[in-house]
Amino acid sequence: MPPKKRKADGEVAVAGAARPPSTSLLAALSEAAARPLSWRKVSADGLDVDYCRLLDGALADRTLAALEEDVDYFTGDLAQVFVFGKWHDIPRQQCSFGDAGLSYKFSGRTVPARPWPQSLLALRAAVERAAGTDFNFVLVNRYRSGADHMGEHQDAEKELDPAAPIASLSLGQARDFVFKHRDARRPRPHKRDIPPVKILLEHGSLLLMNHPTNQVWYHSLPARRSCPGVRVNLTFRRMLRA
DNA sequence: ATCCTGACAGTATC
DNA sequence: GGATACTGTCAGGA
Repeated sequence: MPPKKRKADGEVAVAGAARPPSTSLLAALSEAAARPLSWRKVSADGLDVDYCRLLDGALADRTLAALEEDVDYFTGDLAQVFVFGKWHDIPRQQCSFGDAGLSYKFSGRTVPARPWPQSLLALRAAVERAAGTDFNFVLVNRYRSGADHMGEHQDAEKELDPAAPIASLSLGQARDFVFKHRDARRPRPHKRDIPPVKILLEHGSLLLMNHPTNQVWYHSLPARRSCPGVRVNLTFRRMLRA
């Protein structure tokens, strides 16, 4: 389908009858998810992702404000990672929410899923509608500045449903997201020259990572000194029950 | 100045 | 049970 001009997003929302400022965030998110979305597909060998602007600027602002209010991030052990013989503070803030009984493994430890806060339930419903998939878990990453980042990795844990996409909602500072083919990062004899795929993840955007992307490509969020603002990212997943 | 790459251990998993 | 994966930081080069 033809891509929409970005400007239309905000103006369509304003064109109808004036909405009272008391419109709940839940209702506004529900309405946003019911609108037709303009998806941009990005494909490469083994890579299949879809990108769209799910929330217009004003709604993305409100959503980010609600999350900044509602979400507390891990501290202590859960905010550290053991890499190459040393403990480090992870270069970002992190926490997770999910249905009762779910947990996930990160850096060798099992992290419990907290119960969903209200604002996150509304957001989950909107993302589920846009993605056409039900999710039972979300990992929230908060990048405090352009120095915060995440290294190359795959989301291919055994407990993830391989058939379900992972839906990544971005709020706040736009940042580059980089996919790298697994064969492009092998040691030299067998290294293949496959160019990385970069996508700018904008305020209010939704990225779907479809099968088999996460089995074939690594992804990362590199540091960007010229992007100093706060970014909050939510990756909705479907976990298999143990 | 900024970004990208490779080297760096030890534990866990298959 | 030998091979592979996983994580972040730092130094060096483009």
